[in-house]
Amino acid sequence: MLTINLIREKKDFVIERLKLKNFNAEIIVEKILELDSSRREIQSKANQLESEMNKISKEIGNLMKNGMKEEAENAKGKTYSLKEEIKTLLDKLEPIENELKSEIVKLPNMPHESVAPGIGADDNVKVKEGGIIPELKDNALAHWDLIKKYNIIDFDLGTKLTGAGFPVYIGKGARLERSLISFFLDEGVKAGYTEVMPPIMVNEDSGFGTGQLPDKEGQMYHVGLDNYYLIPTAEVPVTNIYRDVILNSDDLPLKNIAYTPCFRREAGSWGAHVRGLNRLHQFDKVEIVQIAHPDNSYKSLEEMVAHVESLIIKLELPYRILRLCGGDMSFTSSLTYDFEVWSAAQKRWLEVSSVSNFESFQSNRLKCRFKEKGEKQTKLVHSLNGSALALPRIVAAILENNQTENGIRIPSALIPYTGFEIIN
RNA sequence: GGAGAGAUGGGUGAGUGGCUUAAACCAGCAGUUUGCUAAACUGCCGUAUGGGUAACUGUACCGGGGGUUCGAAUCCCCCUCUCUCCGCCA
Repeated sequence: MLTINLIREKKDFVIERLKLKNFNAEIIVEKILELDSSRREIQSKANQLESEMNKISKEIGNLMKNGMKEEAENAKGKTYSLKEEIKTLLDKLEPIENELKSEIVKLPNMPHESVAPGIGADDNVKVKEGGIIPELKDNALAHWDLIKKYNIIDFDLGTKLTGAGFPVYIGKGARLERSLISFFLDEGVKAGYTEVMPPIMVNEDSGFGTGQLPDKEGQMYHVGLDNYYLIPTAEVPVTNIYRDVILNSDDLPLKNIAYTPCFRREAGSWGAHVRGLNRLHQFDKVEIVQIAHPDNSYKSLEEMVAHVESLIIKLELPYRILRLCGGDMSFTSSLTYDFEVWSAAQKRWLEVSSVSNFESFQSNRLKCRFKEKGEKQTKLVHSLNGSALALPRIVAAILENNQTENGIRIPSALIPYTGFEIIN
């Protein structure tokens, strides 16, 4: 959510920046400014009347105390019309405030100045490419065949237990999954992140705090009886730790890492390109979150990108890093780097991480602020997050890229965790 | 799930309709004085929002939402959460 002050003070700048996201903000911005000025006008009037009302009430109290009943009754008489006027104004104010809020949340975040123009994925800027793309034999199998061959992940069994997109990991498959989670968490802790293990269901306030609610309600599983939502990413509970909080500038940046299962309904996004592990309703992910000082948030972003890159290098996967163009960026992001790994048997890049700086867009919604040492004024923090990493596509790439005649080779960094060197 | 008791600022905690501009203490910040792992004293010490270049000032907020009243932290209704006891339970 952009701040109303910014829209008020730099209207043209906001409209100009949002064009980069192919978003025409002009009409909404005009409406916001109109609502904002009538809101302020009404509030100003109402506050004046309330002030008068408070004065009279206090007088009545004093008159009653001195036994001046008649004068008190007279004063009471004056309040009735005032009260009526105040009520009329406040009744007008409420819908204006609600509409103002619902208009502001329609505006996406402004892209950072380094963001390139573009419409979609084809316009993303390749920042870096690394690793070695393996040469597989002609009879190489895709991961959905490999998991059957070695009996390590069972989709049909998951369908029996729950439904499509809820796989069951078995034997070395389960161990590989657990190993990756531990590896990612350990690496994050080494890099200075504090591990947290949050609830995987959240309430409505948290859903609103990170922007899943009210708009993306259909993307989350809802536990109706208690009105909780299964989290689509650890970003939701972890970032909401800092909802309604005022931090000290000395404490920044705060760095958290969390493993959680993630639940996504993925309504309407199924198709041939999402076979196997490419898209699931439940999957495992380790997420990193930083709460940063506005002056340093892009330093934090670079640091997070370097961290994610180091994980992929340790897993010996061929990868590329993309800086998303305006048209491919999410609604909430100011700057996003996507990480993709090469899936040799599918012969395509798979997105395994998305690292973003949201600047103050999330923190404005969350009301996460900080104070500079010795200063009274509160300012919004910058929030950032990224996957480090999402497991299913990493598993898919390891299985496909590392297949040999003797079985699937485990990257050496993982062997201390798996306890085996090959899946056969 | 049943019964009872609660929810007040960063913390402890007073406040049962107007004397509250939310006391007092602790913590924190600034200063003065003494002089040295510190104490005493004085002042400051919430958030949001409106007006104002600013100093300053209006309004709202005592778990959340409604209501009664000229006036609500205080009375009434609904909700949430916490504690105690009982029940159930990994």
